[in-house]
Amino acid sequence: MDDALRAVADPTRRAIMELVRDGERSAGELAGHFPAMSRPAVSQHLKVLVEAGLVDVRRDGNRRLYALRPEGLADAAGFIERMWSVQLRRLKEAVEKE
Amino acid sequence: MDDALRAVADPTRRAIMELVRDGERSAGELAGHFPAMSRPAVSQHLKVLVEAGLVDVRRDGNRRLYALRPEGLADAAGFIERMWSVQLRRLKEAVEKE
DNA sequence: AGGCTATGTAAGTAAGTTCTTACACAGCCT
DNA sequence: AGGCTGTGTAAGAACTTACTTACATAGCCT
Repeated sequence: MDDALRAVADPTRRAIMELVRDGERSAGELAGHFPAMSRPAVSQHLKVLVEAGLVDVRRDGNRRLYALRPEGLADAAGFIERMWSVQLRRLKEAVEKE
Repeated sequence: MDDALRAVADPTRRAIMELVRDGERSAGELAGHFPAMSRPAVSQHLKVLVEAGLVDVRRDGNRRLYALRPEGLADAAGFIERMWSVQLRRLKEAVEKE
């Protein structure tokens, strides 16, 4: 989970995830969405995402296609849910107090 | 959201959140849970958490009491949910294909 | 084969993070 | 007032991150 949460902390990587969310995208296609950044920079972000288990890669001839791998967020989701549950508990207590 | 996700990327800060999740804890009490780390280090983490909107502080005489503020995770939860929804969509498509 | 396209990797740099120790300050108690 | 307790802040060191440019490699096409 550590890796996933660290990976997701970067806004560029989150943007990449939003892009591959809707289907496979090639590395170049993704880099094209970040004109302010060099192509290798995007490539490095992709590496981080793959190693964190948040995206899958597959080779297609010349290119590499990246796709979202949502299971990678399972532990992160668990943490957030665990924190979030406090909301529900507090709400419940407030209701019972009435 | 940026701040919250960045804050949550650190394992010490997540541990602090788990601790304050069950109710208010004083700074010193929290620091006591991290014998490997200096007290100021914990204090600095608390500052980050407060600024990210993930915990609340309140003064109680000498001490400062910290408590979880789960609303701070709202945007982060939204992001994860948005990614997670891909799972459901894929599952649905798989079922329909049968 | 030779060249073009798509993409990753290496090396180096600038900036950011996370600690540490030393210090400052507020509140309590006698 | 003066000292103790609890806690934040300052300054700096060590490490990590997110880039950049230059280079390497693999597949496609003629």
